[in-house]
Order: sequence, then structure tokens, then C-alpha cells
Amino acid sequence: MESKGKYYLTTAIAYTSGKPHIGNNYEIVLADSIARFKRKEGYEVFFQTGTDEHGQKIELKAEEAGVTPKEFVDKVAGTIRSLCDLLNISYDKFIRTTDEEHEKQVQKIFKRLYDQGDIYKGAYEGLYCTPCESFWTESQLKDGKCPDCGREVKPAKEEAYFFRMSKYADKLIKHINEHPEFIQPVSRKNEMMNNFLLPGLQDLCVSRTSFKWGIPVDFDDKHVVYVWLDALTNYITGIGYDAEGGSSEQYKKLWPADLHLIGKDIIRFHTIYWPIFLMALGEPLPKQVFGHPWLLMGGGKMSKSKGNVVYADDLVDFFGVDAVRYYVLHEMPYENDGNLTWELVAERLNSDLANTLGNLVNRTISMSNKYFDGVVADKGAQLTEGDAAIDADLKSTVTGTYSRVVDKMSTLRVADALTEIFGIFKRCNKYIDETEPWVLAKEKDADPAKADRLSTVLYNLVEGIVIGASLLQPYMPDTAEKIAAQLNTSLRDFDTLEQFGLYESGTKVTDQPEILFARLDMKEVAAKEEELAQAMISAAEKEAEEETKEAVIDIEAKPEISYDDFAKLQFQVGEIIACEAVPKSKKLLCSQVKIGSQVKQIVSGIKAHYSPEEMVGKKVMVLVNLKPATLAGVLSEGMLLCAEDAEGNLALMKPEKDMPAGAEIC
RNA sequence: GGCGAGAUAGCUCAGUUGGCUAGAGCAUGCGGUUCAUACCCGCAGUGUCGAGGGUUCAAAUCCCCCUCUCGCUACCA
Repeated sequence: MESKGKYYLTTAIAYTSGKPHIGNNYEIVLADSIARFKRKEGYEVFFQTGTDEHGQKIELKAEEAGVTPKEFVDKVAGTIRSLCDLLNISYDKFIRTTDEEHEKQVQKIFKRLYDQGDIYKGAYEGLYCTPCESFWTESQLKDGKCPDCGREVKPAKEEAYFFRMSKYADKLIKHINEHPEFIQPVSRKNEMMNNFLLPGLQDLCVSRTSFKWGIPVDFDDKHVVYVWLDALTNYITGIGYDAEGGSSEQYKKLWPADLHLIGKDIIRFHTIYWPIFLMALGEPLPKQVFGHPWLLMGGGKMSKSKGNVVYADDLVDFFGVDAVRYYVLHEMPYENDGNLTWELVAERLNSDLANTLGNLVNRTISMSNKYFDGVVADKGAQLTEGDAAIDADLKSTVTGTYSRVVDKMSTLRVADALTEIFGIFKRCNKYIDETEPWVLAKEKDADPAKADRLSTVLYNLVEGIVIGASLLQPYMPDTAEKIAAQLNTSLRDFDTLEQFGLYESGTKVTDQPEILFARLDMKEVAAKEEELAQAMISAAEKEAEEETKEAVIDIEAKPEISYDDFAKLQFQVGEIIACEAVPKSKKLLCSQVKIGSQVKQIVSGIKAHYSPEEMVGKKVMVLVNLKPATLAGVLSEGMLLCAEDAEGNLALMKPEKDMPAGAEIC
């Protein structure tokens, strides 16, 4: 096949902080199907994926695990890579941001951008969450704590390098407006424009001094390069970019990328920061960035303690790799998030893969064996006008599918492309019904014309299946090969798929057809899912228990106070005599608290931990002389004191022995 | 409370700039068939398109309002 030119596509690189779940793996399966499709279309495809391995989070995780960061990421990157292999991902390059060549280039890029004035030294001021290695503004905080992990933040000032984003903003806005295909789906374009570009871009912090696990800034070794400049540049360093002008032939051929496939959560970084970095380097921009939706686990938000996290390897063990690939590719809507549960995968496997496809291949081979000892020959026999019409319709469906699939794929409608391909298999099943081979078979010994017609019917079926399987190859490579093997032929090139009749007449198909997809019993599926969920839940509980046991919570030390300071605080035992939720709030409870002879109204942010009913009757520790304040429109005249752990769980403070309401705590 | 997204068949969802009796797949029911993996083929559905109001010859689609769900965000004394 003639080359249609190069096609460079990438996925986002996976962060190596832990084992990814199927929702994370979805992207790479999608990318793989596109890469394989483009290869079959005749493009010289280069498909890059990999891992993002730096950062403080990894530094800390490694420390917890008692290994070096490098040992830690080696292990996780190994896991991620083996999941890719398990899912049959045909990547051409698996880049790691700890690769020597990448690190060297990131340093060169940083230096160059600094020398040309795009990066400058400044200071970062804000509230810092150590585990998340993120600065937050006051307004971003949640409960005064890190919005990501819920832990304490502390004020910090850090010397840092910044990238002058604003310098390139106008140029980027122009580019986006002139290239409507750049951001896909289009609905994301307005989001980026309205929320970030038009209001004005903030300069981006591109270095950190607060941790060491990163690529050092070579001319200022206190600093390491901060995430985006390190991670995003993988797309060029992986193919041989050189910031000093010595880029490889491969780079010159492949760049700019034809497609960056990413999750919708990082669209901003890929459509704003990344293009601006490239502009600063004087490199062309990628042709298209596609932000795909997410694949969600069933049963709400996924968490290990709910046992609803689904891993690709468990699914592949149970369903097989192509069933998993088929599910994630077919069930993923284009713009909205999709769902995945074991039941849904099993249903899809039974109906589409076992019934429609698997059974079709099986019954066709079985008939060929039964009627002609497996020899499939095209006798070109059509006995009636009806036969001719039926054959013509079959052929037009089969040969017309290729262009429809190409059409769907050109807009990355992978799910729709699969539906088109399965149209072939459905049409073949219908063809069997229309031609009734078993009726022809009864008469074939007495009537040679019927024998020829029967042979032709089976030939047409085999031909249809081979074309369908050839189209299926990018999505389900193993299955496509298995089908070809059972039919004793090979899969076709894409440029022959509009021709009907290339299957060599007289070929003998296998006499021992294998079941391609066995039907699954839904009860067994449910049992397996339950088993895994239970195992996950008990593991999570055990882990949580150990954490609680070993938990040492260090909070930031406050300045020493005098006894007089302490004496200003009036603590008393209060009895909660009534409690109700504050209507306009999600977190607040409003309690009537009896303290001695008076009753105070106190609002507390504990709705997530205590119901109003269970509050009533509790005797708790109250800070009584706090200046009253209005919360969500409700007056609060004190504070209920709670202990709080690292996860933000709260426990009210109660006297160790029963004490009367109003008793002073001192 | 603020911002954003959403609500269409039992389930998962399509429905382009308003336009023919609102669709697909799965599940369900009935009929046909027996080569095949209890499979395949055909037929049939049921829908106040979340509620209400408005614009229009015409609204699932546009406008207003309401309810609910999901995300982010605010109140946590």
C-alpha cells in the first residue's frame, strides 16, 4: 500500500503514583485503535505513550514504602507498561520522564527559555499543601484545608521560576480561532477561551525548591523543573527534539504531532500551556488535541473502600483482552462520560461478541464442514431473481462498510465505527436466514444446482466475515487474527475492502472451530465481581485500620501562649437539646445547646459526620465566649469542639465521666 | 448560596442550524427457524422528550421559571 505520510499520535503520560484503573487505561486503548487504524490506512504511524515520574508526591510515596524514588517509579512504570502489553497496545515508544535523554533535553529547554527571557525568577507566595505539592489561594481552600486531599496547608513563600504566558496569549488566541479543529470536541474551545485566555493568562510557575525528585535546573541547582514543562515536553523529546538545534531526522519527520489524545481534565494544559511552550521554542503546534470523556465505574464515585475500583488486569483475566477493548471502545460516548460495570461488560460480550459475531463464525464454519467437508468454493450460483437480489444486498452492505468506517474514524467516532462493522455481521446472520442453507442442503445431492447455490452462499458468508474481521483488526486484533486463521486465510489490506470475492475459492476452513467468545452466565459474573469487591473492601479496611493505628498526625505548631491567653477561653460542658440541619447549607448543623441555665445556638460544620437526631442528648465540650457570627444566615454563639484526623473525620469531645451541662472545663 | 453539566423507552444512550406518526442497541413479549454458542431472523411495543409557562404555522430542540441529579465553589467560630 502506498504511504499516505506520517501520523504521530500520543496519549497523556501516566503518573506513576500507583496502579491505574480501567478508567485510566481507556485512553490508551482508544489511542491504540486509532494508531492501528491509521497504519492499516497506509500512514506511517508513530504512537507514543509513557509515564510521568517526577514530583513530591512520588518522593513521599517512595519514602513511605522505604525505597528510593527511582526504585518506586521503576516498579510502577513496570506495572503500567505491563498493563499496556496486556491490553495489546501497539505503542512505538514508551517514554519515561526519568529517561536520560528526556531529562537532558528538559534542562536544555529550560535554559533556552530562560536565556531568551521567557522564563524569569520570581517568588511564589501562597498556602502550600506538602503532600499535593500545590500552592492554593485562600479562596481555593476547603475547610481551610487543601481542596485535593483535605490536609493542612501552611503559608509559604518559595523562590521559583515563572513562564511569561501573557506574552504569547494573543498569538494563541489567533491560532485557536483560525484552527477550529485544534481543540476537540469543539465545545471545549469556548471553555478555554472564556475561562482562561480572554480573562488574561497568569504566568505559570515552572520550578520548585520544596522537593528534590525532579529534573534539576542545571544553572540553579536548588530548583527542579516543575511538572508541566517536564511532562508536556515528552511529546518532542521522545522523538529526538534538541533545544540547541540538533533535532533528529525522526523529529523533523514526525513533528508536529497529528493528535494528542488526553483526558478532558487536562485540556487546559494541552491547549494553552503546551502550545505556548512550543511557540516560545519556535516549533509548530500539534494539529489536534482531543479531550475525551471519562469512563466511570458503576455505583457512583469510585473508591477502594466501596470496592468498586475496576482494574484492567482483572477484567482481562475474566473476559479476555478483546472483550475489554471492545467494551471500552464501543460503550464510550463521544462527549459524555461512560459507565463500566462487570454486568455491562458481560451483557455486551454476550449480545455482540458471543451471539452476533462468535456464533456467526461458528455456524458458518460448521455448515461448511457439514456440507462440503470444509471446502468453501464460489460457484457463482444464483438460482432465482430473489437469490440475486439477496446477494447484491449482502455485497453492498459488506463493501460499503469500509467508507462508512473511515468516515466515522476521521472524526474519532470510534464507537460508531464499531457499530458500522458489526452491521456486516448482523447482515450476514440475516443472509443465512434468507438463504436457508439447511434447506438447500437437503436437496443438494439430488440437485447439483442447489449444491452450487449452497456453496455460493457459504462462500459469500465467509467473504463477508473476512472483510468484517479485517475492519475489526484495529479494535480487536487477536479476534480478527483468530477468525482469519479459522477460515484459513489472512486479513485484508484496507485498500481492498471495497472488493467482494477475494477469498480464494476452494479454500478449506478449519474442521475444529474454536468458540471465539463463550457466553457468560450473569450469576457467575456477579459472583466474580462481588468476590473482587469484597477482597478490595477488606484490604482497604485493613489498610485504614493500620493507618489509624500508626497514625501520627503532626499539625503545624502554633506560637506559645501565656496562661492569661488560655484563661481568656471559656470552655464548658454543653448538652445538645435540639439539633437540625441548616437548610441552605450542605455541611452545617444548627444545635441548641444547654449550658448551665442558658441555651445557646451553635452552628457547626459536622453534618457529614453526625445526623441531627444523634446529636440530641450529647454532652460535649463547648467554647462559650467566642464572638457570635452568622453562618449561612444563621446565628452561631459558640463552637463545638472536635478532634479531627488526617482524612478529615471528626469526633466530638465528650467528658470522660458524665458531667452536668454548664460544668466548666479548665 | 454561586458557577457549570445534565434529566428522552425497563436499561445505556442518539437526536445536526426548530420541520414529516421522537429513534438505536440491550433487556421484555409474541411469531418464524434449526446450520450454530438456548443461537439467528421477523414483528410488537410502551415514552405527558423532568414539571409548568412563553415565542412560533411548527418546540425534545429557542426563551422564562421550577424540581431533581452530578461536578466545582462558598458558609465549617
